[in-house]
Amino acid sequence: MELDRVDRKLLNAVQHNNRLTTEELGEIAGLSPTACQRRLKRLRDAGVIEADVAIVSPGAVGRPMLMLASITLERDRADIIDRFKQAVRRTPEIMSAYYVTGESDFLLIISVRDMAEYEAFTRRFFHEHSDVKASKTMVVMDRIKASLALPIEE
Amino acid sequence: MELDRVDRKLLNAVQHNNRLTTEELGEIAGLSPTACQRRLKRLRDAGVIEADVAIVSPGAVGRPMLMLASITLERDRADIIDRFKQAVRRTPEIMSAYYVTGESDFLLIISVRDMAEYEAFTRRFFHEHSDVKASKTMVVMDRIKASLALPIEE
DNA sequence: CTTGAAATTATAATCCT
DNA sequence: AGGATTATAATTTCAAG
Repeated sequence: MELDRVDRKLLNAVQHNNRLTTEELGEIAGLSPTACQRRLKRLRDAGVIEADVAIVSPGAVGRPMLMLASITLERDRADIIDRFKQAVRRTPEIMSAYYVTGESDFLLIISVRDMAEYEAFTRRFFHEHSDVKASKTMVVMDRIKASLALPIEE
Repeated sequence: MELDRVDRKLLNAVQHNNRLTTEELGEIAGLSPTACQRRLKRLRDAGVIEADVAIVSPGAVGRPMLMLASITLERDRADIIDRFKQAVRRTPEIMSAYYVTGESDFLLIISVRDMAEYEAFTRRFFHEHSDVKASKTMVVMDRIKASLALPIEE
């Protein structure tokens, strides 16, 4: 799908706040509210906007800690990797996960209540996945940035 | 703020889709649309819901590549660390950034068009920050999960 | 192919229980 | 507290540039 300058303006706006009124969006884009709405609908239908979500405060729901875990599997075998990916998808504590090049194979971003819960998590998760050769945990001391907003040039 | 079972149900719903109608939310929560609306407003005002955002497809806006960079600074000095954090916040290509314990000090998640852009980015960014002692790049081959949804037990 | 106006539908505010 | 009613705003539909 082709995106023009107005589309990019709208995307930049809604990826920071998707509850802007159509009137506010009209101001931003220099267009009528209706036209903005039509464009956003098109962007949603075309999958340019993949989802619209609320960001919940980790602290407010009792999960103030974030851990990063880099994982190396025993062997670079497609079936082992796929099985691990499936397990990751099914595990709610894992918020984000990337399959990467380099020393380790995966990087997981894991939400936990406290250290005890993390220990229990790793024990369970790594026990269930005997293909994990090595893992390295980093405790997140500060989330400097935790958005999924892309830099869209207008 | 105290959260009851209904609040947690609503949070679980909207953190995957915040465009559900109040009627749909009513179904989910077993409550009237009005009551759901009131609760969500309270959750937003109290900061339990930090933001409402649209997730944009990286490929659709010409940024299909994702890189992870782990960064080690020269010295563990507060002012150096803070300066680096500020720079991270100002850099739009950096989508997420964590200050972590362990071998390296930071993990950056960086959105780029292609390898050439990443090379240009690192050259510029690391040149401007002479405090960077070492960096290690991982190319993301697959984003298995890329949400910010927390596991909220109901 | 994009805009603006009218009709439908959803949301926000007020009041009542 | 939750639920129903009215007022306001957002979507969809449709006609026109």
